[in-house]
Amino acid sequence: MGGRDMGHQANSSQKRIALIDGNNFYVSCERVMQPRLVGRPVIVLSNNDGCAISRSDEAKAMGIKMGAPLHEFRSLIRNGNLEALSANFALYGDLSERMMRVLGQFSPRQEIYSIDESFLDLTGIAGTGRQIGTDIRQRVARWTGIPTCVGIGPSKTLAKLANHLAKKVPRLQGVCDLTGLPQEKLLKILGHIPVDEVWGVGRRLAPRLAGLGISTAAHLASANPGWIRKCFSVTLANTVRELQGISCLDLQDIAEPRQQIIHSRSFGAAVRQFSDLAQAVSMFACQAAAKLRIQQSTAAAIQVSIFYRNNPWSITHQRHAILDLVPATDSTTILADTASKCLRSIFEPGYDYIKAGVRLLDICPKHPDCAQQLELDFDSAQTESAAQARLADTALMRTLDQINARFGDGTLMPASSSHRADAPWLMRQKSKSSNFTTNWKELALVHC
DNA sequence: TCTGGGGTCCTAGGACCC
DNA sequence: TCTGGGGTCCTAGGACCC
Repeated sequence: MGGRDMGHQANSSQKRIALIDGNNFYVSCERVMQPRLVGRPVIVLSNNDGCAISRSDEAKAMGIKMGAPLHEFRSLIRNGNLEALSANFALYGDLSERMMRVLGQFSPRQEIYSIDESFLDLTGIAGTGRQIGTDIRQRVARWTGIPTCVGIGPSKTLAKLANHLAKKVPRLQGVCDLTGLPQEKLLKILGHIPVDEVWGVGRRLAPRLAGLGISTAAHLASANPGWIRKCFSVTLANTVRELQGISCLDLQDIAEPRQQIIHSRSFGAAVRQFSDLAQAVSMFACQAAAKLRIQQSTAAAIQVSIFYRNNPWSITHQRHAILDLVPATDSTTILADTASKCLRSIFEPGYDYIKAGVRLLDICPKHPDCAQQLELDFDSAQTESAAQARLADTALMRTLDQINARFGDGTLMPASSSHRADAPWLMRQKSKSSNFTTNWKELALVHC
């Protein structure tokens, strides 16, 4: 009986969760630094300038779809009717951090969900949802220049839906609060939302649900969670409860370290030479290692994948290899070396390689007392020198990270990943904006 | 011709154990 | 020839998210 708990929840002990996200986030970041883009149709392209991954409202109005490939709108760009920018993730990451810091001022409990989204627990915080939401939007806009929408609900899933409405319904002025509504009123609102707009219902589930007569968020909210559990999964059963106002998904306000770290890229052009592939893989290993050190972890295994085609028209195939790292490590040099060993074991000449990736696995925190597997080694002198080598390596990596943080990624790297500026595997980025906020050389100058 | 990259969680099935 | 039941761990694959 889905309705059993619903009346019970609709009281003042209800949670109040907000979801705030940046509107067209990447485009908005570009506009903060380049005001001439405001009011114009603008898109931001994926790596390699492949397809659209962020669109301004004006670009959406022109019918440009999310993920649409560049060649579909080349002529629009040529004629000056559309501005297309290469992705500048250093800029987006930096503006994201600023936005998240501002949001954190509104609640002691914050979950940073993605680069442009944050949940806040507003339970027990003074003010109506509308008042707080309006304050949030104004402060973020004033302090970072990023436009946002705010959705509020008794569960994360309803906060997500509220955020969706805040964007879609102009009358709401960017803030939608679904807490404290009578059941009939809430169901009436959910009745206008297609089921695939619900968080957790994707392309595959939506048609299956529709086949069972569940085509709106209201239908799903009225379903029996036990039955959904049987026919689908616990995840979707939780979604049903969340839609009923029963909070099942906790706010994860303490960031868990990543369980795996991936760095992979499609190449700007196909490569055939082992040396090119080796440079790319070494470089990707360095970048993955840097991410690993940021979260102060070590990896106990590394996987290298390479993607190739038999001929330009064939489908993509892949090969991969995994090697264990004993002891677990966060060292760029060891990770890059091991990645090269993986690559050597799977490389075969004669193919067009179009992409490669490095994945760090079996990640655990880098504590001196962390139960890491040590090498079996009965020669204590050797063990000691290995320990000293590790200490020296840690110091070296700290220096490397500091230099790269100050002078830009890639300033310092192992010789194995050094390459020419026109290496074929480097990604294509024809129209990237400057690193206005993260590189001294490209700092934005504001004329007052 | 041209279509990204980086994550998480769940489930089913096989290996293995007692 | 007979041939249980229950548990854990691991992995691959599916589905979802931004």
